[in-house]
Amino acid sequence: METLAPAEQRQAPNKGRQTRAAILDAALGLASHMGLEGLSIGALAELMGMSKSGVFAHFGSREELQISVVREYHARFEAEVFQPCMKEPRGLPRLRALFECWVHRVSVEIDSGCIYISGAVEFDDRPGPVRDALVEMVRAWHQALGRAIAMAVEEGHLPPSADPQQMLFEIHGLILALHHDARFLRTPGAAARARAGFERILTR
Amino acid sequence: METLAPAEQRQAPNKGRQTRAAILDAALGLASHMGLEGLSIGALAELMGMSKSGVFAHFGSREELQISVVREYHARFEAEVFQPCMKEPRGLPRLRALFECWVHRVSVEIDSGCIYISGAVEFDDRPGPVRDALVEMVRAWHQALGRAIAMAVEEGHLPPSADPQQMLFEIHGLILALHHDARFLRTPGAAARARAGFERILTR
DNA sequence: TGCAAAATAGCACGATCGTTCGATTTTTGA
DNA sequence: TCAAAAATCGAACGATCGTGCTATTTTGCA
Repeated sequence: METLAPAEQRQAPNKGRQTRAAILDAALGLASHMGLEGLSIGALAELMGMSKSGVFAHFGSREELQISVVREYHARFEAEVFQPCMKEPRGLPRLRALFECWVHRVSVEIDSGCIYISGAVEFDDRPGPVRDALVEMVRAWHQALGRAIAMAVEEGHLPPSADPQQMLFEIHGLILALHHDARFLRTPGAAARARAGFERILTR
Repeated sequence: METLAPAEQRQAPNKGRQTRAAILDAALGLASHMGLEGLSIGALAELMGMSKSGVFAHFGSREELQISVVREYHARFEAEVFQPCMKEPRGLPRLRALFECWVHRVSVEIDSGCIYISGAVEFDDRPGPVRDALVEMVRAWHQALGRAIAMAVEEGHLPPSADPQQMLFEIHGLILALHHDARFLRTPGAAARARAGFERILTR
């Protein structure tokens, strides 16, 4: 008789979905430390306190698990980096916010390595569905950034002579250098260097 | 009675050294495709046409093999990228040559991925001797580049206001973005973007 | 409350991993 | 040429990997 219950309680065949989500959450943490290739079902099962086959059944194959991790990372990246910045006014403010969120994600949340970056290196000459999924997600993020840059030109915040694709390339380079210096070399002040580079790209 | 014979013939306990060198050569090729973590003694043995234990005996442990690969890569990088550029006159010409060699190495020789870059991602949160060796080699290369930039300032080819460390950070970013776009996304024209970025860094 | 269905466990498999050890072959120096 | 030394092999080890089965337990709905 009751109408639709709140989403937390209305859970038809729910147990499966929520364990799968929990596994995926653990898998994300594991993959960000060990890489997508280092992600093993055995380690994941032990981390979850369940059997290997129990974990396995939720994905059907290791490859499918890896792809699910990539998709989940994409969803979180979109929700935690991209979406919040869309509230900023289009043009330079939004572009600045996107860069700042990105810097924060790469250098401050030092525990969780960026799966886009590690995945790109792991799968750069390893064809297959995992690589395809990664490329698709990274391309989507790059396109979103490219649109933000183009908008800044349209709004007159950047000169019409600006080349959005070139700027995107250079900004991406700053993030990669930040990731390298902060996570690998552990150089202090890498975030400040990335920000300085960003400002220099804007004021050409 | 004969004096010192030529190096090719004067070979005291030589067989060991030259097989070790051959193994290392194969290991470099394998590691540049599979990563340092993907490097396995079994695959290496099959590639060499010898037994696992035969290969193993030359290094004593997998970790020592990985470290040897890192050192060998460093030696080649120094011989093929760094040394040739030292013939260029100090200052801007030498810096340009270094960048150009680096770009060529990363984007044209597409078969052999850069072990510095893939290693940095693989070992950024995996402490141990392999990571230490990698950090040492990368730091040495960065210092060499930093000196080349500083020289360009001293020679008056760059304004005294130039910040060599900041420039190094940004140039490194260009190389990383090039590696990403050329090897992972397979975007055409990535090398041209890196060169354009380099010129923009010089003429600030 | 009971029954079908979904979720999970348990076990085994073949493969590969790094490593050890003793036997065997090859290289080296006197 | 011969014996010592170095290099290589072959087999085996325990561990871990992904995956396929069959029970068993848990869940969801009538």
